[in-house]
Amino acid sequence: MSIKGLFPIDKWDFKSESIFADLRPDDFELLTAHKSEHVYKKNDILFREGTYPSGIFFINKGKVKKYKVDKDGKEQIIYLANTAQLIGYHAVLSGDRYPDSAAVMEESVITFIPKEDFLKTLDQSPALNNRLLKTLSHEFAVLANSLTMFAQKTVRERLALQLIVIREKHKVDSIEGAPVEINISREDLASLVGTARENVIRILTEFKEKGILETKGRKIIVKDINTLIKIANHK
Amino acid sequence: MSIKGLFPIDKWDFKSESIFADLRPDDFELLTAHKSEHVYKKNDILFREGTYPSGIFFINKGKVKKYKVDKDGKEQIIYLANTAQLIGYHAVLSGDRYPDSAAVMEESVITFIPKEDFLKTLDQSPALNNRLLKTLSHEFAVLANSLTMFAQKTVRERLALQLIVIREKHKVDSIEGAPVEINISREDLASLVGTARENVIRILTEFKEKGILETKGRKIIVKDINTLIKIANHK
DNA sequence: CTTGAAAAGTGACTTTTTTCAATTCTAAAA
DNA sequence: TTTTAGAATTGAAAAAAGTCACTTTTCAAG
Repeated sequence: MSIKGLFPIDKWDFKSESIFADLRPDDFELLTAHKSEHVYKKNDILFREGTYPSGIFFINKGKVKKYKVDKDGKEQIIYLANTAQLIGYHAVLSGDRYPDSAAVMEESVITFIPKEDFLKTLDQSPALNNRLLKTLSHEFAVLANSLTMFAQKTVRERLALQLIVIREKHKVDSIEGAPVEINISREDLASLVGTARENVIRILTEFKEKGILETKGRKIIVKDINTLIKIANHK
Repeated sequence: MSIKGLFPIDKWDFKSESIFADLRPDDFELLTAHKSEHVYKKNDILFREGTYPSGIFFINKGKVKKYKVDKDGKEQIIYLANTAQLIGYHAVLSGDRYPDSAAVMEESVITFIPKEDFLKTLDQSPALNNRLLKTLSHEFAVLANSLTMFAQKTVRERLALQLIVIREKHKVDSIEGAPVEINISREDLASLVGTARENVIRILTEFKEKGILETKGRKIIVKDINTLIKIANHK
């Protein structure tokens, strides 16, 4: 296997950030009783919008996009999830179908936990309940923020903002000290920003000319984060 | 008092839709121990983005908008809440500040419940926990949908969609059989759709010319909901 | 009734974004 | 190394949305 620096389920971070932070050992035992681990290739689909969930997914190592597809097949990315994040639990909790799809953006190792185990653990663990309520409320606030951004910011501002956010996320998986290389297709970037691919390219070119960033093949390296922040906040 | 058709807290709907549906009588007792009821005038503010929450609000009768304000003072409405809905609980759950503000859109009767009572009830009621997790997950899906709409639909399509949604919400408070009168300022409508007031007015004029709707003073009456649906889905 | 302030509406113009039709580049397979 | 399909890029033109300055309407207080 070509993947280095795994985040194995047996060593999940029990510190504050994790959604399973307050889980007692026996609850954790119950939760992971029937876990299974898989290596997914780029573009593999974890789940599809409109289907019923069978469980939740934990990203041991990799990148996953959550997205919706409209009638014309145009894709809108809602969220980028990275190493050590949990996805697909909203639908399990709501008891409804998946509201969006999830696909792997690069080779990734992902642990699957059947929904029965997740729900059973939830039943016996008030700590997990509290943590989930907190997480969901927080996620809601973040999404409300995104909504405002989409409604009020120009494409240029949104792109600047997304570059900042993605760069921050990429930091988790990149080598300390080295410049952070943003590795994302122009198509996905456009889908995240909510515009056409051509538009993204034009603005990236402008940023390049201004020395804000450099490209190395398809990769983007931010050179001047401060100007990027200014652009994102302008207006 | 000029308000008719109240939805008093003592008669909260215990049926499936309510967030307090599964609450046992003694939990309900604890929850409402220190409730207080107020009549708010149009434009009164319930809470402001960035402040810490002191409790939750139940709309006995009326209309409330949740919104965010950007650096230029431009307002973005996130959600319209109506009679029998609960608002302001996200911040209480996340333990953080309010992510948005809430203001009353017309004279409204609202019950306030201190956060201590809400959290205490939450502690002793697994039913309320489950219900909230379900509600939050669902709300998340709805918001994700809004986000996609903002990212992919034109202003015209978004306006058509919002008119349909607002009309549906107004049904709750209007007389059975009578045509539903949508009562919202062009400014608020623009803020909801995420565009300039002038744009909204132009599109409304177009819809009027095509016989899709009529206006009665400031009120909007939808005449041809099917065409509106077609416009909202076009593309 | 008046009437004045706030809200709604109009028109001309600018800027932003989309669309379409090429062309060039890149990375992985042969 | 060569090949080649998919991705990235560019240019030009059209469409959508935003802005500004101004007029008209509405509604409620006097």
